[in-house]
Parts: sequence; structure tokens; C-alpha cells
Amino acid sequence: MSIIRRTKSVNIILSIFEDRHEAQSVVDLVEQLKGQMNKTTVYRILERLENEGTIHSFSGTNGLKWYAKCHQCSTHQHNDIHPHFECQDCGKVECLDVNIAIPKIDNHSIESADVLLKGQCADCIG
Amino acid sequence: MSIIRRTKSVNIILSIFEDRHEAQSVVDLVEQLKGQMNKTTVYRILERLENEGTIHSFSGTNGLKWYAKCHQCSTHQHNDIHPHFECQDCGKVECLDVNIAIPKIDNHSIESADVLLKGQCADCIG
DNA sequence: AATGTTATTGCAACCTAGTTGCAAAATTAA
DNA sequence: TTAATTTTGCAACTAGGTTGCAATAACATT
Repeated sequence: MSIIRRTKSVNIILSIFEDRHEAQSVVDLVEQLKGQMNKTTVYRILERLENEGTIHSFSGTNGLKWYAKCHQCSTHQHNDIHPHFECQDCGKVECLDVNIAIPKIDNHSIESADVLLKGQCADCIG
Repeated sequence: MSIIRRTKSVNIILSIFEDRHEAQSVVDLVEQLKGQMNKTTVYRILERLENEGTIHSFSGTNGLKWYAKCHQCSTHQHNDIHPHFECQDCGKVECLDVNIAIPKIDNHSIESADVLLKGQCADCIG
């Protein structure tokens, strides 16, 4: 595993995750950073930051890829299972700071769980 | 909502879900049915069967779309929340017949939950 | 500060899952 | 058997994501 360099592009992306605590979809990041860097670069930096353990990824609606720097999680441990929440009204996606009980299933060994909750976020709730 | 016709293609797809109780990925179905029907037809029949309530869909790893005729579920109700399980060794995907407790989240209204468990299935468990 | 080594970037081309419009063919109701 | 409506195939397209490669930027060393 190579050392990840703090290039200008890496710092731009890192600062986005510092500034905004919600999860970011890759599609939005690519769009937003158009003009500053190539979309391939965005994909590759996100991948590197994930390998490094700085951010983690998951799938949202329609299998779109999202990344988040989860501020609740311990800095170097994204292994704990927390659900993600996608607001059906405004589209915002967040990491939830709760633990999900993984059910025991007969004759199955379960190694991970992806949980995506959907509904209305604090801002959009009537 | 229009009435869905029992065409030859619809029956072929229905019989696949009758014969095999595991979930089917759309990609596999398209590949498997190549020669019998067009891929557009596969997508459209699956969509119609889902609208009809005969099968239900969900996302697997990498956001790939899967469909299942869930034999545990009541025939006309796929609304209950059950997790799906994807075997990391053989790739098989199944509906699990357990209920997942949806956590209450402060200031959020939760309307649905997608739960994808990953690990080893009964056949692949060491 | 200049050098060499290695990691990173941009670009263009590509891949694959999934969608669309439309004319032709198949179902179903009359 | 006809008429109305749904379904299908086809080809073209969209969009998210990946790849190979040459050019460039970081960084450790001198």
C-alpha cells in the first residue's frame, strides 16, 4: 500500500468532508469539482482516502455511490455497523450514530450489514 | 394501471421465479434469457411484475438490481421489511425470513429500510 | 536548490447497467 | 374476425464508473 500524497486535489476533497458533515454522492462531487479536477481524479482520490481509512463508502438509492467522513466514528475505525439515512424529500444522506443489531441467521455467517433507512430528515419533517 | 398480459415471455420469467427460490439478478436474467427475448423485454417484464406485486426488487453489491419472489411473504404484501443476504463466496442472494427492528431516530421519520447482509451461506459455510 | 524516484493527474476511450422512442407483432375483448 | 390495447424487438442512447498511458507533481535525498 503506497503512501497517499497531500496534493492540491486531495486537500480540496478533504476540506469538503471537513466542512460538510453529510455524506456526499460521487456524482455530486464530480459535478461540483468540475473545473478543478478531472472526474477520474475524483474517483481515484475517494478510493485512496477510503483505503487509508479516512472516509467510508456505501450505496444509496439506485446503487449510487456515497462517501462520508463519519464524525461519530473513531478516527481509524469505520468497521462498526451504523445505518445510513437518505431523506426522500431533500435528498440529504447522513450517517446515523446508532448501533444496528445484526440478526443471527441459522446456517449463515454474517460478516457485514448495509442498512439504508429512508424517510424524512429533521429539516423536512412536517 | 394497465392489465398485465400473460405472454410467452412473461411465463418464462415467472417460471424462473417458481423454480428457483433465490433472488435473481437482472444481469443474470438478461444473460440467461438471451436468445429467448430482448433485454429491454426482460427489464420491462420485471418492472410490470413488480408493479403487480408478484415480485419485489432490491439492490445488491455495487448497486446491482435483484428481483425475488419471496415465498415467505404473503402473496400480495411485500411491504414488510425483511433483510436480504448475499453470499460473498458463491454470490447467491436470498430473502431472509426474519423481521428487522427499525430503530427510532430522533427527529427523523423512517418509512423504509433496506438491509443487505453479507457473509457465507449454508452451502459455503466451512 | 537540484535530482531521482514514485505517486498522481488528465485525457480520451471504453465498459456496463439500465432507459427510450417507435413501428411491428401479439393479446385480449367484443 | 375485427378493433383496441398491450407487448416486443431493435437500435440508439444515457449515465456511472473504469482503464491505459504519457505528462506532471510530490517528496525524500543529496
